[in-house]
Formats: sequence, C-alpha cells, structure tokens
Amino acid sequence: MIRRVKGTRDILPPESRLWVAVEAEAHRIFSGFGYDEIRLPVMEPTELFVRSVGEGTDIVSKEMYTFSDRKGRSLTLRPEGTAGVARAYIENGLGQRPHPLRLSYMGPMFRYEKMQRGRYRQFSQIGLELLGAATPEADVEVLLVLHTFLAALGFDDLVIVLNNLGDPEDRERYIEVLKGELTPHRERLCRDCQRRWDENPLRILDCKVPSCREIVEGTTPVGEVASPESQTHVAAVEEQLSALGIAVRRAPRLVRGLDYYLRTVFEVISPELGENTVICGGGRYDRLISDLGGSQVPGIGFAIGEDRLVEVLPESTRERFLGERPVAVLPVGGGAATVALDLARKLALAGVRAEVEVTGRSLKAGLKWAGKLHARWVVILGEDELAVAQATVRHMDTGEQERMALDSVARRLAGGTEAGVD
RNA sequence: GUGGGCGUAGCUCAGCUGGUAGAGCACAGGAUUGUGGCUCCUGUGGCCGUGGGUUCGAGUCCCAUCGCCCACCCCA
Repeated sequence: MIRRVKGTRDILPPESRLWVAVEAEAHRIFSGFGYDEIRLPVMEPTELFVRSVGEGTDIVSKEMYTFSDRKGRSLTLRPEGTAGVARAYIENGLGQRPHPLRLSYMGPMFRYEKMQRGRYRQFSQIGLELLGAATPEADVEVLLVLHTFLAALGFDDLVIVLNNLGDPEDRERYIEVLKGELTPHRERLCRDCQRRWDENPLRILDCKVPSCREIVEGTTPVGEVASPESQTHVAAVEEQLSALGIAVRRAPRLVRGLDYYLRTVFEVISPELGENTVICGGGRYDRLISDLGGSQVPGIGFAIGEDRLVEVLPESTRERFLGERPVAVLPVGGGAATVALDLARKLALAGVRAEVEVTGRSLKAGLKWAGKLHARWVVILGEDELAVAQATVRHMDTGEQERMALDSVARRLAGGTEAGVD
C-alpha cells in the first residue's frame, strides 16, 4: 500500500467542510478590513528564508524542506508566509501602490519536524500583513482583525499575549544584561539552556523547566531594556486595545523564534492543545523588507495555524459549519431519474444541498440511505407522482409528508419556512 | 535530535501457556405489492506492518526493519 508522506494528512469530509468554512470566514472578515489575498508560490529560493527567518533559527537550521532542482538551484518549500510576502512586495514593485498595503494569505507551509499532536510537516496557515505603517495604530488594527476573526469563529476565551522585543539595537544590549543577570545562576540552568547560552540566549526565557523559570523570573524583562521609543509604542498599542475592549496580557518573557521580529510580538495560545501550543503568532518586522534589498518599509502581521485552529474550534461553531442537512431525492421506477436530476439542479442553484439516489435502490432502501445521510427532507418521485407532475416531500424527523407540484419543490425547500425550521 | 508506548477487517479491539483468524461498529442486500431510524437474517471485507529466525507448526516466541502515537525540543 502506498501511504501518505509522514507529517502530511488527508482531510476528509465532513471535516473538510470546517476548513472551507474557516477559510470563508477569514476571507469575509479580512476583506471587511480591506485585506485582499496574495497568492504566492509554495517554493522559494532557499536564500530567502535564510536571510529573513534567520540562519540561526531552528526553522532554518534544521526544519526546512530544501532540495536542488534539475539545474542545481537550491529551493525550499516555504516554512512560513511572511518572507514570501516581503519578496513579492519587492519583486512586484508593490511600493508603488497606495500605502499601507493590506494583504492576507492562506495555504500550506512545510517544516521538517517530528510529528506530534497539532504538529505537522505540511500545515496550513492563515495570515495577514499590514505593510507601510509603523504606528501603534497599525499594530492595533492587526490585532483587532485577529480578534474579530477569532470571535467570529466563536472563540471567547482565547487570550492574546504580547511583549516588546525592542529594536534590533536594543537586542544586543539586552542579551548583555540578561547574561549578566544569569551568570551567577549559570550552573543551575538545564542542559538545553546551557546550549542556548551561546546559540540563542533569548530562548532561555522560554524554557519550561521549573528551575530555569524561577531563575528567569528574576531577570529584567526585554521590554525594560528596549528603547524609550519602542516602549512608548507598545504601551500605546496596549492602551488602544483595551479601549477597543480587547483583552491582551503582557508576557514579559515572550520571545519568538524568527529573527525578523522587533518591538510588538504576540501569540495566542489554546489551553486545549497545551500550554505551549501556539495557534497564532505574529509581530512587527520593520527591517525585513529592507534587509531583503527593498526599501525601508515597516510591517506587522500574524499567522494562524489552521490545523490547530480547526482542531480547537468551539463545539457550537463546529455544529454551525457541519450542521447543514441535505435533501435526498429518490426517483422510484424508470423514467424518474432525469426528473430527479433536474430537480437536483434546481435545488443546487437555489442553494439547497441535495443528493440524488442514483444507484437504483428501492424506495425502502432509499429511505434507509437518506436516513444515514441525515437528510432533513426526502423528495420521492414515483410513477404516481410523476403522472400528475407532483412530488412527495417527506420530513424525516416528523415522518410527515405532503404532495406538492413538482414546480414548487425547489422553492418550498429553499428558504421557505418549512425548510427553515427544524 | 532525545525518551516512552503501540502495530490483527474501513473503525474500535479480542485472540489464554505456539495448533489452519474472531466480535462489535460501519458498508451492501433482504424480512413479498411505494415509506427510513429499532430488531432479525445474509453478504462484502484480513499475505495478523514487513523481512528473517526458532519450531512438525508462529498472530502468539526471538532478532531486525518500517510505520504510527505521546512527551521533550521548537513552532502554526
């Protein structure tokens, strides 16, 4: 048997309907805030990610799907979306358009990781970028869109946590401060943190080991070492968010694994998937585009893990998305089939999901089949009915049925009060 | 990359100290004329993850290998 590649998955119906619905909701909300989708290649030159995400990051150093094409060029399956957006911005001269530029994207990303719950090698992200605005208001808008989207999906208990990473100039100063404060405790840090000391000292802040956490508690937060400008910036963001009624929590030790972030960074964590399972992450990246050779264009954005988002979708939302019950159309006897299909066409065009019995089942077996589909209505088209251009419409929950003119079936089942109520 | 658990039907699993493969669910049909959900009957469906070894005989024991799951790590 040929099996799917490790870390990839088959999203089958009806689960796939959740995805379609989540994506539709994203388009609806994002578009409402002026964001249009940008569709980008799934593969990019490897260098793009090395220079943007950062050579020292885990993503670049050990998680990329990198390969050579037939001409020996090094290509990489995109591990995230922002780098591609930045590349496309420069390459397509998007700097010529009125700013700020509002873009969204969704699609598969690839990281070579060890499989685990909520973690896949091919996973989908739904993301959004606001380019060309460096103000706190820009950050607030992006977080507002995020919040609005999550709320539209029925999440009311998710907490957005944010932090101030400061500007790149502050970073080195902060690392000095941090190391200085940690030095007396260095021996007591866990093995991983010993390694992080040189490789990526900021990650020590993220350590889950209780003893490390305790040590880290006593250190000066990044945000306090950051430049006064960045502190004012993030404070303004927090202030405006609370004015909008959006709850955010300051997480002084929050750092992120991508090098391009500065100032405002944030995450949304789902308690259901565990303390450390991020369903959304994002932040500001004012140097990214210029670092890639473009002009000085600030940006901020986020990416939501669609797989994880769908996994933790509130029950009521799942029901709302999956709840649609079809109409089953049952032709009985010869000649009824085309009438059934013609009715199905009318129903489909009227926005009513209808499935036609095309395997030649008896009426009895057909009703059994309709029951298994959870059909709300069954339209029976038999010789008796067709002889007088009528159909029998049966409500599967009550068992009540009614004869009606064939012409009126689609209209009655679409939006009619009978179809609307349970 | 590190540590742990598990691989028998589409799914959930049973299969005792080795003796020619089972159940439930699901799926398909039926229980007479054109009416589902309950019940009953029947049917489809498995190189017991793969390869090797021990044995008269292996789903069962041994070795290897592949795959899956969970935790760490990291991230969406």
